[in-house]
Amino acid sequence: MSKYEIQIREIVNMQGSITVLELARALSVSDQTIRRVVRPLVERGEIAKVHGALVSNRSPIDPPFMSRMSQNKAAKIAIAHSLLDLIKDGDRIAIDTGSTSAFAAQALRERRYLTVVTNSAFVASTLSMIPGNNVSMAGTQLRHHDGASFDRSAFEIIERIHVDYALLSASLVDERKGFLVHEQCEVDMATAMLENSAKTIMAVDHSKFLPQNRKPSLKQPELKPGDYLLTDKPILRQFQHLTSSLDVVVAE
Amino acid sequence: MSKYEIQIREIVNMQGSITVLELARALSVSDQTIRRVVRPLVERGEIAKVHGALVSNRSPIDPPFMSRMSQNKAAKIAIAHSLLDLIKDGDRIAIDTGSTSAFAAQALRERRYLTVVTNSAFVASTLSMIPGNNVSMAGTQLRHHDGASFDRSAFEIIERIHVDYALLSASLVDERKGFLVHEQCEVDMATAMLENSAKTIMAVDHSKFLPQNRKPSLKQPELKPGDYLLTDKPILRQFQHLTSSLDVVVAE
DNA sequence: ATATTTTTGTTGATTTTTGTTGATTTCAGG
DNA sequence: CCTGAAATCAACAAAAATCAACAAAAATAT
Repeated sequence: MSKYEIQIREIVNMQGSITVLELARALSVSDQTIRRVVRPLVERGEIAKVHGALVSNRSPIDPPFMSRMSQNKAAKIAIAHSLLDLIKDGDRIAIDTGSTSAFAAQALRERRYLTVVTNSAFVASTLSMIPGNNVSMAGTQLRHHDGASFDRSAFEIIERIHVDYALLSASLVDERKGFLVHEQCEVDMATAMLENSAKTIMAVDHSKFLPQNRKPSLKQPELKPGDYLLTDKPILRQFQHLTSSLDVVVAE
Repeated sequence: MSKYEIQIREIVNMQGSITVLELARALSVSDQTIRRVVRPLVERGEIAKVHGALVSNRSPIDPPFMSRMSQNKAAKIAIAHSLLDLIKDGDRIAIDTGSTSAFAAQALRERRYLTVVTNSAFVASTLSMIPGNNVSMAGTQLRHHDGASFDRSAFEIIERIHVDYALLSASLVDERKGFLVHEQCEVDMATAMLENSAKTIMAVDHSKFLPQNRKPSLKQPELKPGDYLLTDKPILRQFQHLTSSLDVVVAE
């Protein structure tokens, strides 16, 4: 690994795109060196390269979670639609962060008089403009990663508003450990939402049941019997013990 | 994939539609190059093309809000662009609600390391996903009208964060009374932002200088000498006494 | 201090992209 | 249906970016 690697990643992700020559001038090395250093990065898929420029794959143009939305887009849309069978006009719902929730918010635009509380600025923004809705944004400082907040005020607001449903998601479903996410703050938020809702809806598309490169390790709070699990393919045998007490909805 | 691809998608989606020639001038390349680069994009269905222009086909993910922004779109985009001459990487800025601010937020996506504080969920969501930015959403409960918050916590946060610029807008410019808006809470918010910023930028397109059906009556706080006024047509004689002490920037 | 490995810059051949030109198509109005 | 202006397309030459290979420089080990 080269000493320029970190800098290059930084610059490319920050600028969105930059030519090899500009980068060479910025680091005062030759263009050839940049090409060499960049090659493994491209092979590992950490940044993308086109003739004439390097482009960030988490470019600011479609924000990181939007691009992740393109993964399994169809599945997530299907799940979002099946959510409409559960959520009726006038319901109160807490919604967490993540691409699945972003699609859910899109789908929920056809519901009216919802009471929504969320720590995702995107979800808040999407649903706040529907006439009749009552939307609360939980939290102040937003992380750039996904435009979500996990500061103290976020938890205070979640804990203040009791809702009918908590819509949660997970990064991976592990056969033995259950629903996992990457960060502790996400677990804390999920716990807060779960405790302040009558029912919980866990939404995970089928890709979450498959092995992944970047393995999450933190366990989401236990679901209650009768809570919902929304997914897009039938649950495989080895996962069924996780879902036996749940109301499983398979969207197609 | 070409290096112009991202920019083209960006511009087309922001403007809604644009001619090949305009785009060519914007990127300072030939029209033929634009056509070549655009062809695969059209084939993949990422943008649509008609004889004479490229049009955006984004609907599901775009906030409905944007459609309402269509009044004087061109003017607002021009103003948003001229804002980029004022705001530099690393600046701190407070942004109010409204369609002009929404366009400003879109334009500011090409700035980095901004500190942003806003009471608009749309602005917060837009700018929070730019890597390097530090975005604070002021307020909790969002009004459905525009996804903005005016509750007590909103003011507390605005007053806590001092910034270089406050970006404000108005609904009407009256020859005698100055910059007017419809609601008291908007005046209060503008005042809070103005008082906690070094300079104020008032952005109003030329339509705000014309008579309107629904007349606003509440006066925005006084601007300080040296504050900026951004607009898209030269100030008419009868309004010049309002702007004499201001730094007027006319975008074209 | 010397040898060996790694990294870097330079050169020239190769590939890709871009601008230009002129022919062809599309569109709006008579 | 015809016509002129604008937009599009095709093809070729020029320009730019890339790659491969080797020599110089720097870092590391012996």
